[in-house]
Amino acid sequence: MLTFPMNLMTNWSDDNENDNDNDGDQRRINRVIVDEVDFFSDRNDKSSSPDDDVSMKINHEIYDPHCNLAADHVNTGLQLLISNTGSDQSMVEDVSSINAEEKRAKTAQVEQLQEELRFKNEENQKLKEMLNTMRSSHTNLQMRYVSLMQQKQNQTEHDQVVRGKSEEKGDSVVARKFTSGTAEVDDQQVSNSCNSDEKTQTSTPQNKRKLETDPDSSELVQAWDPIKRPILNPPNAADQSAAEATMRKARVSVRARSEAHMINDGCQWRKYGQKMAKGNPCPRAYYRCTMAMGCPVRKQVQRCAEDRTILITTYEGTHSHPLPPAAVAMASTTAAAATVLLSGSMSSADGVINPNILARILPNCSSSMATLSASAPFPTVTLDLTRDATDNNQNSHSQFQLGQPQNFGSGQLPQVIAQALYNTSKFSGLQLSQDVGGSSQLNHTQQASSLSAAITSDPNFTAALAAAISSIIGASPPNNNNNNNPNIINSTTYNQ
DNA sequence: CGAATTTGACCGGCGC
DNA sequence: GCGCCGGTCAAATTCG
Repeated sequence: MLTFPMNLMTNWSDDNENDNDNDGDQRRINRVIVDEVDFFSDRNDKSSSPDDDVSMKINHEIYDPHCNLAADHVNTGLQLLISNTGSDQSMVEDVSSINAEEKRAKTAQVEQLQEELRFKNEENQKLKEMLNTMRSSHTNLQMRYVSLMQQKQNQTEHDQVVRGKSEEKGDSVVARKFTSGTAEVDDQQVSNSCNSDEKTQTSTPQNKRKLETDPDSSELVQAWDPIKRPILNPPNAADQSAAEATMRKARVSVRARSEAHMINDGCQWRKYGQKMAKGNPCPRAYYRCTMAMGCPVRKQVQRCAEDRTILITTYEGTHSHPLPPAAVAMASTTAAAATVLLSGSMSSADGVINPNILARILPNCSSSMATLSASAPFPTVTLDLTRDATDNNQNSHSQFQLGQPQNFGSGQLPQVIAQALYNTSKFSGLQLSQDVGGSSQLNHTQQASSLSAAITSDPNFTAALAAAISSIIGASPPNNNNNNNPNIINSTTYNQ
């Protein structure tokens, strides 16, 4: 049966050729040839004799009207023969006009699809912008929520401590002395590591005074009031203001090797001052955010005295405006740091960081990248991205670590840092009480590698990675020792 | 020419 | 109270 249509086609083709010749005799001959085709012959011998009865019989059976398939094929062939003799030209015109119509229809369809595609692209673009805006808003709201929850908790703890203190006054002196001592240790280390920023001071009175005079602080209070005041204890407005001032003054300090005069963090900055800081031959530059009028965020940039390849960038405040995707991570960082620091510094009446804070936030951290200090003039998180990832015991502060910190390009650095803190904040706020565990070391490595690659290729991608890294931290086994793998985000316990 | 940067002056906090 | 220091302001200067 396989040869049947092929043979038919062959003959149909022959018919066409003969139609063009308009040769009736030839047609007759071809008809004979059709009749002569022996579809069941193994030889496929077209030259078989017309006198071959067996062959004719078989062909008749095939052309039997009851055999629809064969009959249809034959009829088609005949139609073609007839059409070619008569209105050939009109048929061609009809076909061409149909083709033209089809072409027009298809062209119109393509244009319509293209238009639709353009529209979808525009819509997609708008949605992207909306998403960015929403993401930024979401982050800010998240930070506020975390802050509120922690302040509420801290207030409870604070009340308990105050109640306890009123019973034993002598201990408060010891506690103050202890706090001061801790501060001196912090300051010494910070100072020795190039910076004279953090002097031995207690932050609370200064911040309170600062709040009275600092327009930025009042601005911040205004910005946060609608959410905070009604929920939190209104009678304690002074404490609330102090907390907000602390939030305003909480800082994130980043130490990183960079040849650039400033790291690119996605924001726009305007330099408003430069000073020679004591103990450092390198001047300190002061910048303020110019992305929106009245944005309270400031940053200081200074080179390390001991190693001038190290750039120290200190961020302060929370942005009061929507941020571009590239800047969201860093902005979240300062807010997160403020939240963490507020939580730590307000955890006791003396402003000592709660020893368990970072242990709770980063249960599997074990190294030396970040220093958290509430004893400085302003509570500060110092992220040191210049140390070796396996250097675990350099100081006694609470720390967490980002693997392979060295050699980040100036453009990549802030995103990495920001992401770390951003996720830290997410974890601290939203997953604080969650049990951790279940994620494998392999997943850590793979996702960290993905993070590196993505950051390297597209700084804006960090925002999208936030959730992924957050899940990494959140799912890490508590006692996972990742020190041997520099790509792993580690965490440490707090040493007092 | 407007925007950004520089730089000296000024202010407030803190220690002595 | 004085001096030191960090931080900010604002006029002068530079840059694009």
